[in-house]
Amino acid sequence: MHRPACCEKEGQKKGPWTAEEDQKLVAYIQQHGHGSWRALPEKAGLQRCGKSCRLRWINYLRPDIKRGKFTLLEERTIIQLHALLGNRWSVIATHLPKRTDNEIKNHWHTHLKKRLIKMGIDPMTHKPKADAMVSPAGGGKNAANLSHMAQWESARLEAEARLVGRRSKLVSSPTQNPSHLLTNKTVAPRAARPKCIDVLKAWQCLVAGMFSFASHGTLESPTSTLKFPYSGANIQVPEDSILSFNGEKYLDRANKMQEFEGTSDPNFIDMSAWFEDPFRAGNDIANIMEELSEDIMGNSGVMKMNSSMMRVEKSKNMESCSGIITVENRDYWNSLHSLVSSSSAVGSPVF
DNA sequence: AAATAGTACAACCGCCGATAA
DNA sequence: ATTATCGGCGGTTGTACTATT
Repeated sequence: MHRPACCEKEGQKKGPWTAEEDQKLVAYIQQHGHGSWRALPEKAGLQRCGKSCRLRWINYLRPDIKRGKFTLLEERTIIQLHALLGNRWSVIATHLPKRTDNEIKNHWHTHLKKRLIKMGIDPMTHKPKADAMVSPAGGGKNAANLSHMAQWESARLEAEARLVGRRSKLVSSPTQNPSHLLTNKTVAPRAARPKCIDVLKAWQCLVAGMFSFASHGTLESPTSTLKFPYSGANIQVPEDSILSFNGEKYLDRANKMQEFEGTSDPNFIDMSAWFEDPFRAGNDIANIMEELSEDIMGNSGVMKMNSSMMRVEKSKNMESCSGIITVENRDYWNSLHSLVSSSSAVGSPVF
């Protein structure tokens, strides 16, 4: 069905915004919140469509926007996230505070993409151009592991972004709190921390931890322990390890499960039933992560990891789930990092 | 100094998913 | 269950600005 564009109405202005229009828009939102974007232009006395107003506010007028040059760290983050998420700019933006998706997208197209191309890296696959021609089978196990990790991390980031979005929706309703967007001094009432953010933080922490083990080369000790920042639970991380996620597609679970089938430890329960639940069968990884996180952290579960897999210890009141996540020997971030470092060492100083 | 090419980024457009009617 | 509407997203364009020839 054809729906006319919202700006097709007669008399509506297009093109660059004037200072006067900006002022009208800001003044209106400061006083009333944006409410319905569709209805805003008329109420605010603007000859613009709602969509245009929204865009102007989101990408330019909002007070909590950082403008100006991207830092080295921001650029690296964008490249890394793009490698995992592709052109999901809004998801990427949730990991770069105060930057808009539009700004990130523009920066990618005008700077970062070109730099990667100069470095001989395919900006879409994030692989060296020569390698990009090789099939995954030809790339061997490392490529497969890399892909596992990318999917895992991508799912995690997506789940986290979803939560951030959900949380901001809760607090951004103009009827509830119209002023939250307007000044950094006015702080919106803090929404209750979603449980699964905790476990996602933990994962983030875990990945970061592995990254630092590798870069410091301190691999002598068989395990290292990372603290969960909020729950107080510990994760034991085996040396030179990396996570990949559960599910037939991502690991050979059948084999791994045998290692535990012999144990009669009542503190651990088999995860397979959890995943085989038909309700979850059609879920993507991000959804499963969210659910799993809720279940685990909601019950103060403790995660433990041995050399090949991670288990979620059943706590007193935890009835329905535990976790099982395999560990592989490749770090996606490291690969990406060394990829970028090595090519910048050979070529022109890119970063 | 003028013309041209390249860059930066604001803004628009069309599509899609969620949701209300 | 269907349709209409809205908000949000990603792709793309238009234009102002800057560098180069």
